[in-house]
Amino acid sequence: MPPGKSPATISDVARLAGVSPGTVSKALNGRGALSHGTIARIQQAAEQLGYQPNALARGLLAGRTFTVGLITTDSFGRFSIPVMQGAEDALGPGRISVFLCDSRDDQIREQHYLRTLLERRVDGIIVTGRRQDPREPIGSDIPVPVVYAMTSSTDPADLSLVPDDAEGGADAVRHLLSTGRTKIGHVTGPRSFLASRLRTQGAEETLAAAGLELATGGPLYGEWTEEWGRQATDALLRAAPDLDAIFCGNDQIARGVADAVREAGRRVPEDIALVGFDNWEVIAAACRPPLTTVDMNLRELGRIAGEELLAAIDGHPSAGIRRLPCTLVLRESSRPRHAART
Amino acid sequence: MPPGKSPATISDVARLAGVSPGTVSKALNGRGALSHGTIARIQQAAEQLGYQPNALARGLLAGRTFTVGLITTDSFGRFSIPVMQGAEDALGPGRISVFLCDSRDDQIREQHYLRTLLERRVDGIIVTGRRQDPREPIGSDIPVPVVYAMTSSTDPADLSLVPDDAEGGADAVRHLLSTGRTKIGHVTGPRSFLASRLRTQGAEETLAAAGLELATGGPLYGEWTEEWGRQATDALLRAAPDLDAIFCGNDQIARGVADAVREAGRRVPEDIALVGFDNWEVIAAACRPPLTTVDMNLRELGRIAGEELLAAIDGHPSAGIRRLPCTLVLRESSRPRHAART
DNA sequence: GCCGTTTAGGCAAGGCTTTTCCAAACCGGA
DNA sequence: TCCGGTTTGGAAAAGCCTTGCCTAAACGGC
Repeated sequence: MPPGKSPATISDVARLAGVSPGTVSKALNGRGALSHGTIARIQQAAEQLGYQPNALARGLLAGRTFTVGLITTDSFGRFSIPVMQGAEDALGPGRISVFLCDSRDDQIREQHYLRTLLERRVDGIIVTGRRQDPREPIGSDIPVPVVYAMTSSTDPADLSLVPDDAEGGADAVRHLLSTGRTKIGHVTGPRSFLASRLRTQGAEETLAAAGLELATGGPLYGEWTEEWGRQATDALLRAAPDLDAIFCGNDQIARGVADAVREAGRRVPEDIALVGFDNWEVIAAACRPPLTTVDMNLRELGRIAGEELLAAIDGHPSAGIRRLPCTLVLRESSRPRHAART
Repeated sequence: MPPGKSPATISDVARLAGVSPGTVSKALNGRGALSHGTIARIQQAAEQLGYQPNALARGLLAGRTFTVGLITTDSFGRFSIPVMQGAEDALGPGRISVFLCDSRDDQIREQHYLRTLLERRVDGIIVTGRRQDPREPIGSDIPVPVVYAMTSSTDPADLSLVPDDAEGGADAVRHLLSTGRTKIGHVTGPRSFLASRLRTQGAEETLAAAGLELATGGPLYGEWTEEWGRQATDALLRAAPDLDAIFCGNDQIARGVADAVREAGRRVPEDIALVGFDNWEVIAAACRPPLTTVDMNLRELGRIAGEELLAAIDGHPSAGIRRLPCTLVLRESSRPRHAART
């Protein structure tokens, strides 16, 4: 079909096959009772014309569009992309397409997209972001289900899915303890992030349960950057020369720490073990040595968001904040002392 | 409007305002001649019911949906995201929404998405990818315009937009020459990538024009990784001890090179200047020192793709492969010798 | 050969909006 | 009072698909 010509309609197919439009619909959708020959004739006609049913007309009639909207404040960054892919994993098999909107953290854009999505009669909406700190709901009285993923709504009647950062922090520290480390420092991002505070909390509680505390008595809050990781390392090594492990709030910090530790003449992991957070492949794998880190399983989180949205669309909504488990990914940077190199 | 209730229709508004549906349509769209009072009454009724016109019905009638599809093979990675944002920049003001499809480099998925998009009667399609090597067109006889961005179609009748990698490579080398470097090495990714070959070609031609050639007589092809950058540096320093600059095929390689150069006891940029490619912020800015690199202006590329698509939708299609200029981003790693530190 | 039953396929409504064409009402002027 | 010209709003069709209902034909059995 050359551009310019409008696509074939069901009537075109009907005419070519010598039947009525209704019959074509039945043949192509397997409804009603039609003779074998007629079905074949119709299928062939449809094929010949390259007929594809108009989803607009279909949606108009069915009252649903098999489309969901995904609004992200993260500009499709490192966090929202896996969430999106997970959502697609859940929705794709049900033949549901995802409409993507990048609000770029702008209220106006967000409201504009919300309106656009509702005008297009999406069956549901997923809202995702870069941080899990609670945010205002995108709107009130929205006529379709909404699920928040990797961000959370201040309205407890909404369903929000977030990683269990506290448990992730606890996992990291438990792992370090299990490799025999006890003098553990903690360098992380801004205190203003709920995620930093939760990770720190999980780490401190785990240490406390073992009768220990953070090497410097508390976390070093700073930026999510390598630069901060390097700076913090200098401070940490000065304050606690007998340090034997550092738990970092994200992988970038950890990488900075790794470089600074090495350049200070200490070995990772022999002298100081390192654990990061995020499992950002490009950072964690390129780190020297490769970084043990906590994976937030964002794709799985997105998948569950998709499934929950489907359930809500089918009339089984959930509510509240659900914290999904993180997974520790073991690499070289926290290898137990004296363990054989693989 | 509580979930479950279906959204208000134009008839609901008409009933509430005591007029006919057609009149409501005119009032809300500013068509026809209506009395001031009627318009106000209708607007108030629409407001009260939270009425939003059904885009499906609208599209059905208009033959246009004000929607375009974007198919990416890149899983929304580093390359396709800026392209997407640029496309949105161009399309958003025209009230056009973008349907996003991630084919994950899988033929089956791609065809599935293509069908879905055409069923939904998008007005046009943008195809984007991770590398510019030519690929088969996504389909033949597609009834809507298609633009390829950051990838190219083997069909010369299609419009493909790609960065001008050769010119980017030339820019990098010209810059190094302008800072007085003459013994320039080149470490890059796999030879199988058209992008590597073009960047190399641009670099070599520029050197040749100055009566020079690459330090080792040719490029070192390898992987797009830091690890390869480090390895290649060792080889390069051994083969050409008097090296005074290295042009790298991407930022990851450059970062590996930077680390290896420093650890070999040479200074960047004093002894050896470095230029990367891609301007991948998280790598280039975290590099020590921060990396001078070639930016492919992908967002601009996406914007132009959006504009070209609009033009094609309006009946003014273009064709052929268009190479868009890259921009050199100056940072510390190629500071001229003896220049004052800023 | 006739009647009841099954089968195959047509008809038309419904879903929502826009737009064209018309009709009614109203005004002023003759 | 009647007529032409405006103004204002209504009626209906179009755009495409699905589905319930209905009819006509075919078929089987007696």
